[in-house]
Amino acid sequence: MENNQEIAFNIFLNNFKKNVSKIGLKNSIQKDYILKVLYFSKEHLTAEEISNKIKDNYNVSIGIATVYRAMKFLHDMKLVNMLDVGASSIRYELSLSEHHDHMICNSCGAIFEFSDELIEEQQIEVAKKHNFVLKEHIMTIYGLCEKCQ
Amino acid sequence: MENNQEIAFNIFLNNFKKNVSKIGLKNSIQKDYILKVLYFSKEHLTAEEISNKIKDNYNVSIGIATVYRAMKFLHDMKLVNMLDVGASSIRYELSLSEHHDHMICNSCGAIFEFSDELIEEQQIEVAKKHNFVLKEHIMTIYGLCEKCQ
DNA sequence: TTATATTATGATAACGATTATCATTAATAT
DNA sequence: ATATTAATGATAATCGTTATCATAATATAA
Repeated sequence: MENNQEIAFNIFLNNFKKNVSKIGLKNSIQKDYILKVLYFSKEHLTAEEISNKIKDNYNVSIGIATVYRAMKFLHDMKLVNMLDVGASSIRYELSLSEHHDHMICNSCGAIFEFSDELIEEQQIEVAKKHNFVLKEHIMTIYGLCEKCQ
Repeated sequence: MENNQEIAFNIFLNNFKKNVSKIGLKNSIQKDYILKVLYFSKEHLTAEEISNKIKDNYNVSIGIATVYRAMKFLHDMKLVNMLDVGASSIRYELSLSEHHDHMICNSCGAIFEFSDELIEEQQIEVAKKHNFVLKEHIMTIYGLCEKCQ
């Protein structure tokens, strides 16, 4: 009894595995679980949180080193964004949706996503003006969210 | 035989020391050297680099913990910006000038500053739209500088 | 100036996130 | 099935940063 999200995930996962094979690497159930947790999580997770969620939800233990390795691999494949939230550890998110930036609440740590066309365009202008070849950018707004004000 | 920059620095330093006293804390020659190095450096320095520069330029040894403590203190006083350049360690800069953002070259690591009125304004709009009280923001563009293309 | 109180410093241990190592296991190709 | 090679897991190592604590320096009051 699969719902739409699960069907969509399976298509995504199969496609990913095909790509892994295509470049001559091996698939693993560990990466499957990691992707599954990332796919169905609305939050931005740390490596530790990913590992814990897999344990809690599927009762499968995955070494923390494997999580870090997978995240690096997925980042290289442009499938995850690494988000430095200023706190100690880095948070990861699947980058399936189009580019967006973040607002982080200094009080409760909540992370909000936004995207603004004007800012995107203006960044391209700035890079152009300085003869800089733009690869990517990070824009993070810090402040107080509605609840914490 | 002081030049203009040195005079300006001394005014700045005296003002800083007055403020330190005003809040009931004690000044130290260590902080003086740290501010001096930051003031006269055009680059964004790591804690280690600050310590090394003080040793090289003034033949004074300052414990690395003292540098970290001073940087935290100066950051709290809004006198330095902490710049996370994605590499291992954090870089610091005096925030005497008005706000600016950064472009970092993925190849040589060079850091360029820019400021763009439109982006600044648009950020305020974004925060407003999401009922977010804006405290500060970080915007970093990654790519290739002119030399490295 | 001297004594007193309190903060700042320096050496170094501790910490925490991440990475490296390496023996073992699992996945693919033949 | 077997051989080959990559992936995993346990854990040691790394590295930037912070905590600890005894000592030194600074500010204050007598």
